[in-house]
Amino acid sequence: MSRLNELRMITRVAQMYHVEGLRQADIAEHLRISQATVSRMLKKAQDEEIVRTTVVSPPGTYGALEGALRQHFGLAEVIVVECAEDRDGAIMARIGEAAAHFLETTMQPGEIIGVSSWSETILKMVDNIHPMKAGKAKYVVQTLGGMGDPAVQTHATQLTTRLAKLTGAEPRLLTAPGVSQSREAKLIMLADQYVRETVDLFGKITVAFMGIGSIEPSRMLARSGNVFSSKELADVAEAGAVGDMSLRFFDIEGRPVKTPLDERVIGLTLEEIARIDRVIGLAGGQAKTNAIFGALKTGVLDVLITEKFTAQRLLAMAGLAPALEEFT
Amino acid sequence: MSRLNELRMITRVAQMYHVEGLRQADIAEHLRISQATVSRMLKKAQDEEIVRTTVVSPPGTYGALEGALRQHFGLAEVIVVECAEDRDGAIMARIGEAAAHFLETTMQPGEIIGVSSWSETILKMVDNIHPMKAGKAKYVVQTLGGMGDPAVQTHATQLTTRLAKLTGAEPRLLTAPGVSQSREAKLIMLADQYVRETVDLFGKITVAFMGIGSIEPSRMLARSGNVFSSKELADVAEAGAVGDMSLRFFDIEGRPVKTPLDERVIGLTLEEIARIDRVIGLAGGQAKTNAIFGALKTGVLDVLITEKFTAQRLLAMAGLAPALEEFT
DNA sequence: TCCCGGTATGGATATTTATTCACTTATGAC
DNA sequence: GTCATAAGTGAATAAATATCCATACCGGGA
Repeated sequence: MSRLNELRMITRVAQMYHVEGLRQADIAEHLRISQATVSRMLKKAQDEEIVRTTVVSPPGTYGALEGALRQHFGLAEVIVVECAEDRDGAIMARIGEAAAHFLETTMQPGEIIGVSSWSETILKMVDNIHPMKAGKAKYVVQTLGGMGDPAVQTHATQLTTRLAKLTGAEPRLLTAPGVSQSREAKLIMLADQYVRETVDLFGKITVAFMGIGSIEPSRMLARSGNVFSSKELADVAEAGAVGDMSLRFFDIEGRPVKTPLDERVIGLTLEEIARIDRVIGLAGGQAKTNAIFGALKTGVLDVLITEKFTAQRLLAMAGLAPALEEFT
Repeated sequence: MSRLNELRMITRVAQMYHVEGLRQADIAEHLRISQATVSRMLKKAQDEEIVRTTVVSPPGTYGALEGALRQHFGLAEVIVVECAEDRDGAIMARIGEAAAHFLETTMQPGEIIGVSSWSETILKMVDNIHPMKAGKAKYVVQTLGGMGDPAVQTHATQLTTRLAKLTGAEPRLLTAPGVSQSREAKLIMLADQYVRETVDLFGKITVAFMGIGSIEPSRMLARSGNVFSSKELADVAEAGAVGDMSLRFFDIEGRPVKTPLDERVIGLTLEEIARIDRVIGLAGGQAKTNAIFGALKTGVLDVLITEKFTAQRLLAMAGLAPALEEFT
């Protein structure tokens, strides 16, 4: 059979199948060949690029950005959400919504959810979760102590409790400060039975939502309720840290930045985070771009949820700027 | 779930399925949803035109032309072949090859093949058929008597016999002139037992290959071995005929043109042709364009095999010229 | 508040598609 | 030539996909 005739035949089969929507058996009958041959021709049509399938992102979705981020940072999933303006308030709201949806649609029954309690983005997520009737989670584990300020403590507790209620899980609180006064103080805290029980669950967490923080002294200080001194923060920044997850610092290349603070923090370590099956990072915004970049480089994240402006900046930082033209 | 989030999800699923080539079950696992939902999302992706599938005709094939002809003339199949130049010799060779391939790939065992024996295009077809080992045809039936000239008679006989041999069938010859001297002469011919047997098979033919002839006195006359007088041909042309199949004439609108000749012709009538399951018309070339157009309009053809120049002319005649731009 | 119709879901299953297998035919080396 | 190898085929069957069904949930009206 001449090559041209074969191609003609394949094209016709592809036409019937993809455009006219006929079934392979019908095509086979029409052309008086076997269904097996039709199947093979269709495969060949793919190989020869006689049929071309393109997936277009609908307006307001960012398939190309997501794909590039997944690829470059080796993530299992990336969600890039639409965001009208590059402003923190709007950004957190959008990311929170997306994260809530993600949690709702991907949560398995019996899951043990870890949550670092004081990220505002995570707060927005919890705000957007609908109460679940079935398919309940098992525990919601607070993975970082509350901050010094009792009001913030309460806040953390409430967040965890609320998430637990929404997911039908039992809350496991960390009734301790996120940062203890000293190594010794931390050990004392850990001796507490309830704290102990929660910490023991760290290794069992199946999915963790991680806020990503940037090292920006003023904001950080505010966030910490003045637990850290300016001096301490300056030291951390000095050591190259660009951001933190659960108060564990890393530099722009994702390398952990060890500091004396580490042994005072009561919460997940980066190693523990890395061992969790699914770790979802939530963050966006101009100021956090470097922190997110570093967080991605640590390799502990499996999923990133962010918005389009940050996504574009991250790709630009990764040296994929030329490709940006596609991502308008 | 927000509409945007749903679209995002669908886009991602389509991406995984069509671009990354994952199976639905894997996608379902990855996204923690059921395979059923993935299937539904993919369907939705089609509906929402998030995935677009296009079938492109490889160079040298004419899917668009074929489609337009099928559509406009209500044909089951159309084959348009590449042809370097709009010249009769090359055209017949190309069409013959394609027809041979068509016969080989679509013939069913036990088929009864009808063949109007004196078209040069059909001759070319027979030249290009490979001997078939299995899946033999039952009979090859000569559907039009030979011409007056005994040499042509022999030619017709050989063509039929050869085709029968190649397809593993038994030849059924029409040992009579295509055009008898008179109505009475025809009746006498039909009284012959062998002729009778062949004619009786006309109604059993399952697939017929039809040459399409144009009414162009000089050519026609030559073809007929001077069986027709110039006068007779002029009369036929006068009556509006533009072409013939098996010496049955029709006008440009496909209406049969009745002439006194009809009752002298020993061969299939248009009505008999129309009753055949698959009728394949073979023809191409500038001079035959009107004839082919008329033949298509008769509605007796199921398949047309022609070449690109004629295909374009036919569409132009049909008033589909504007669309021609697509068919470069 | 409760009930209803409409929509979405996953498990089970029917349908459709891809692959395997046994066999045939074409091709090229010798 | 003839042998081995490669390529292609359809029937049978395995695998993948679409659909059915029973159920759950949402929003709106009594």
